[in-house]
Amino acid sequence: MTAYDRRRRVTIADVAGHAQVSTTAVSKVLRNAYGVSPAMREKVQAAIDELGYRPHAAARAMRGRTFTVGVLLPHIRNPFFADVLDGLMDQLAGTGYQAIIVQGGGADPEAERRAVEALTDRQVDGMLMIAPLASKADLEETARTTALVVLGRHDRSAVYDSVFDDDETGAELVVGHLLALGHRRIAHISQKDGSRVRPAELLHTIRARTYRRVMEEHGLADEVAVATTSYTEEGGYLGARELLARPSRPTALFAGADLAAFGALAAIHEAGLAVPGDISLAGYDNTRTAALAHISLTSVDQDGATMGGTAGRLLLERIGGRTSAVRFSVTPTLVPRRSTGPSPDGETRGGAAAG
Amino acid sequence: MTAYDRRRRVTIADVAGHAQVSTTAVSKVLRNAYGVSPAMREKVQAAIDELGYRPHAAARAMRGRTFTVGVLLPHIRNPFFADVLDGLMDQLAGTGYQAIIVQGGGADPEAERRAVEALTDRQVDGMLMIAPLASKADLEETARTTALVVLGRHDRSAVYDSVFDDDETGAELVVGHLLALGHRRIAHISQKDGSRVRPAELLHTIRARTYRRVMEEHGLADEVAVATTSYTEEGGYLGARELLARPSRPTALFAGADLAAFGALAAIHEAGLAVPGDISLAGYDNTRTAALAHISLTSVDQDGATMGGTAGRLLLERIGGRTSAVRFSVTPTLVPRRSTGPSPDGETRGGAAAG
DNA sequence: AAAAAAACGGGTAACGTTACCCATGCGATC
DNA sequence: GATCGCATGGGTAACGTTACCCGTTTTTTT
Repeated sequence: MTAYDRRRRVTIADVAGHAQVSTTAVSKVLRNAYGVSPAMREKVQAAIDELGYRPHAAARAMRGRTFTVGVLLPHIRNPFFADVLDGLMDQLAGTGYQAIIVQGGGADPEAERRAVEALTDRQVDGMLMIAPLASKADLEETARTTALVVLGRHDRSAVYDSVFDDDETGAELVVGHLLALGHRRIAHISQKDGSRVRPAELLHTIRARTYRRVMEEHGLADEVAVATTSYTEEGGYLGARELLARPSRPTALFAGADLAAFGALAAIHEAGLAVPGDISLAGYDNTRTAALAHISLTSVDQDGATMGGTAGRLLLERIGGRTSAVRFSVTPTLVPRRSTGPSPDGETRGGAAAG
Repeated sequence: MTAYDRRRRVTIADVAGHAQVSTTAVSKVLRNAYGVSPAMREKVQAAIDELGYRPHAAARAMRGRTFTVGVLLPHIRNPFFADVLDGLMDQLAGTGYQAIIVQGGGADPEAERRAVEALTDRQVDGMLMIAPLASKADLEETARTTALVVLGRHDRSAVYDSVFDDDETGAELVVGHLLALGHRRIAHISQKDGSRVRPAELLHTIRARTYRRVMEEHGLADEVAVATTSYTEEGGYLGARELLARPSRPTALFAGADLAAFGALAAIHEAGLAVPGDISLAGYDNTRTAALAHISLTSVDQDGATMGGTAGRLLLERIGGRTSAVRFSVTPTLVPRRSTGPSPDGETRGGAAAG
């Protein structure tokens, strides 16, 4: 059917023929297996180099290892994931493992399931799932057949590792910062996920829950306002529009992710409001864009590179045979910038603002 | 060695047993092959559903198709690639093809080669390579064994398809816009790639070459100033620092990519200069960040989603058997925003500015 | 009514690799 | 000097799927 020439590939048999040895011997050399003399190793290696042989990953998958780790990403647009991936790649460099990435379709659990299946079907040796929406039971099912590390969830599982930042602390830092600036009407932009099961370990759930708790602890239960859209630019834009249209307009917005904060920025600007004069804005992830002087967005840093690197290390350990479960948590820090400032309400409590 | 249970997988033989037919029959149903009755199809499909069978991609790879397309991305950080990928995913949805992404290590051709090999080793049915650095000969070698579409290069090859925007027009639009605003000392930030061969079809080469040409056409050969760093935030920052430090400071900066423009923005701010008062800044790609009110970066839109979608369509066609080569080009448009304004030099020609 | 053609179902040999075995030869041990 | 053990190399059966056959039945054509 295809016009492509798949036969040209050099196989282990070609190498064996060229080196005048058995295919078994070549396989042993490739795997550093026991029972090959230095002379044999050298001879085979020479043939491999000469013929430019590369192992056929699919054929390997039929028997043993693929030397591949799969990464599930909700969407590549979020730059925080780029930090994570940088950390992972660094960790994988020189190990012989290759990372392949699949995109899980944002907030759609069905698309995510398909993406995970694709990874399973390709027999990856291990998986790193970033902020997955699947239920814990689903994850454990996956972990039964594949080494699994989950990043961005606080799960406590016996069969897979978790890497996350302390989202509770992160959210406390933001809300506390805004409260200290005199804000009372603080609103939050969160993410809606299509999962029917709503795992309390999802990071956006924790950020929203913590926001609510801190507000209540400060007697501001009545001021709680959450727009549940998504951690994207569009989501932030829509969420901010919704919140700004409220009769009692918030003086501060805590977006659960920088990306959403950027969208909110557009909505705020469109409404003719000034940041932080009329409204303070804070995000989460401390992306590079947040650091730009013209944006100068207050955010929470969670060191994605370290998280990604750790996840990679844990994954390799797990592929190597570790069966005990590890939970690794990083403590986030607040990075205050110019997008947050004193509340325009000053000490004045309550009072409805313009619509 | 591994503690993971790979045997649990449902195979075609299980389905055949359950449906009381041969494995051949099941395979035929799966492939929609000729010679299966409606009754047979129904019976087999029922068994497939009941057992939750999924084809084993690696086993398929040994014989025929993997229903996988590989995407080579220089780096996932660049949001323009997210647009491209969105277009590709839309095109692939419902076709049964899965996209797997590998990251090619930015400007390092060696890392890129490894990433492409990883895709080849995994027997993808087709590849989309985004802005690859490899030589045309290398690409054609790859195209010999795999359906190939290259995005972001102007290559004229007989064995693979090219999708690109007219970078010459794009660069002309930017430089023309800046010239019309009275700028004379216009500098450019380009990308250095590690390739020894320097294919004239690389997009950053074209943008830089066109910048130079237009400058010369306007008698500004002496004002040509190019910093060759990279299309990243760091690259833009370093490039802008270098250019701003010149004895005759430019009044306008044309960054070859938005990402680099953001870095340049930081450098400009650090130097205590105002945009566009002291210096105008333009990018390329029209990313969402560029559209943010606080950034408002003049840029060039090249509709990444359309490019990605087209690339996907061409790839599917090619996998389907097309052997003729297609070149698809989109015409970019200028999106003027507030980051560009009249030259502070006014009509005054020449004259060195402060250091 | 006979012959030809089409439709349908199944057997089987690959695809490239690895893991388990076994065979050989050699030095060390008693 | 016979036996043992170990180092070394190779034979071979999978792994799950598909493509090429071939045999049988059913339909169409003459």
